[in-house]
Amino acid sequence: MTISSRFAVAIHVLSLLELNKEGVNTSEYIADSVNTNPVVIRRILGMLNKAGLVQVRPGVAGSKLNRLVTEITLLDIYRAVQVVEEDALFSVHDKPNPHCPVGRNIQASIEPVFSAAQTAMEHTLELVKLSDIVDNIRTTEASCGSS
Amino acid sequence: MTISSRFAVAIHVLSLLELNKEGVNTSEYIADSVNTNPVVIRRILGMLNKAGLVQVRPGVAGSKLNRLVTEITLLDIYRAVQVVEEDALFSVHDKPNPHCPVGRNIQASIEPVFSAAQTAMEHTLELVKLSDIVDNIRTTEASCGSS
DNA sequence: GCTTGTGTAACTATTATAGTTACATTACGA
DNA sequence: TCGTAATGTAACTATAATAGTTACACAAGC
Repeated sequence: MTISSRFAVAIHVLSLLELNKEGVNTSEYIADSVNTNPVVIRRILGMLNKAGLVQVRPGVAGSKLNRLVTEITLLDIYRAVQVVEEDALFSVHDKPNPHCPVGRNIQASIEPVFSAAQTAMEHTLELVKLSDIVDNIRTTEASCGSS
Repeated sequence: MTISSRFAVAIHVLSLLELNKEGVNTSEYIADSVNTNPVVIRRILGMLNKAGLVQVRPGVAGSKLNRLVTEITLLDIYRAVQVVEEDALFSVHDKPNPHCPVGRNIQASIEPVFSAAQTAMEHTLELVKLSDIVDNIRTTEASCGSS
């Protein structure tokens, strides 16, 4: 089981918006970079828009970042595209047998651990800013170009 | 998107094996506690068996833990039931456009972050032992019983 | 050898994702 | 103001994973 690629695509899209901020980034143009269908991009841009990370408007070509790249963390993006619900990375079987000591206590015993594991993962994402990704792409490109 | 409940069920099963170590834990008995089908339990027991966490044998009724409860971490269980492949909690869209600076660098830029986030989550699981879960169930039961 | 339980294949239903077509709606420029 | 171009979104498809279920082969032990 893997997490939706919406997250990776969203990071891709936002990086592109920053690196091509002079250009007009239509969903078709972005889709070409991601190598997918423009509608997929529009769906993700819609989610990023609702989260306040980008500016997009019906009828107006192109999207733009709505915050500084240094002010967007990967956790912001992760939450925006609803990759995982609150406390729902792990799923627990419901309706264990209440007549069994294990059955009636397992959920409460497991839940704090699952929650802590998910939080640890999300905290790692919170430490990375979109600017880190963008800078990495910029420097890789620069060193490739000079070789 | 949530992680397979196989993980939670596996923890349930192993806890039950410990708490009912005097009894004969057939797949049917366990299934009754989990409230599912015995075949689901056998599938999971098969995975735990391959990982060396339990003893089960064809034809012989019941399974037993193959290690001390203090010697089994939740990470061991998580790996045993193949909840998530190595470095594959997050998925990255393949085939981004190599003619685009973002497209040809995004995967390499994202991968270390995703890997770190997954590792942070798994590390949290590694810190919790099966005995912690079992003890929690035991004490909850005891305090419930006395009230 | 009969009974019981495990191992596993095969099938179903359910759910999520990703891709695609189609079309309504909006903005803007000629 | 009309036409073009882009976004928003519904609807449909294909694919994949999960969980549940039936069925049956195989192993062990009385």
